[in-house]
Amino acid sequence: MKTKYDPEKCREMIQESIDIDFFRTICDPVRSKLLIFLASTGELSVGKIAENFPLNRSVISRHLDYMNRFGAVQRRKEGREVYYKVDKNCIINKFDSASTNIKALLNNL
Amino acid sequence: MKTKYDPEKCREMIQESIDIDFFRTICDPVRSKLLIFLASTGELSVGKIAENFPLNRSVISRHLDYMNRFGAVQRRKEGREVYYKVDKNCIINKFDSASTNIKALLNNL
DNA sequence: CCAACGCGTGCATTAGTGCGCACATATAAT
DNA sequence: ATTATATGTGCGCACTAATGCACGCGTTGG
Repeated sequence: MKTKYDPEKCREMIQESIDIDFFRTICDPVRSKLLIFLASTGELSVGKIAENFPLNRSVISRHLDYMNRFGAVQRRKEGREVYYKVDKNCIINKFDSASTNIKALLNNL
Repeated sequence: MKTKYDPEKCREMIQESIDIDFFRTICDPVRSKLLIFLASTGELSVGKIAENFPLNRSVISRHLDYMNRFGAVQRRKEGREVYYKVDKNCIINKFDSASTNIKALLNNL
């Protein structure tokens, strides 16, 4: 069947449909829990968040920074504390657009 | 803020909302390309699929098996060959339900 | 001005994952 | 029956990612 296949082209097609980096971030076991927790508590400082997880504070800090880079949470610095909160709209939008785009992609091939 | 936090409860809440294992499977760089490729070609044998990727056939076989376990592709054995095809409905449904569930989850906390 | 606190980062260790090779199994062809 | 083809699997290697500790930086409080 000698298909002309271009790996890069496929990669682009996917990237246009779904934000893979975002979903990879969200679907991590620790980060997903972190996200649900934060969503239920509202804005909270790094230290307070870390108190609720059996992980070193630095690890939590890294995960939060990671999620912030991909838009899942928002960061706000106040004095010597750093507050994070879930960006609900961002998350909902990512899922929404991914859902519609993947549908279009799969049906137009 | 002494939040009563149960990691297991969070995990359940997420699992009910989105099929994390499915999304983790899909969002892998190789597997996502594999998926788009398969979607564009239609049903194909493992060997034919592997011809189009710069990876060992056994690696492709593993990725396909992995995606099959989580419902992204369907497997059909015919003689000594094994054919795979994308399960479009499954994928679309996963994204759809994830989208609606995450919306409900984030707004009801 | 100095001590205490909150946070992020470099570093080493550990755990997890992807990869290819070699081999095993199953089916087909001769 | 023997050989060839198609696929799956065990295993070791390499690479990536996660984790915790120690430390540095900035801010607050005394």
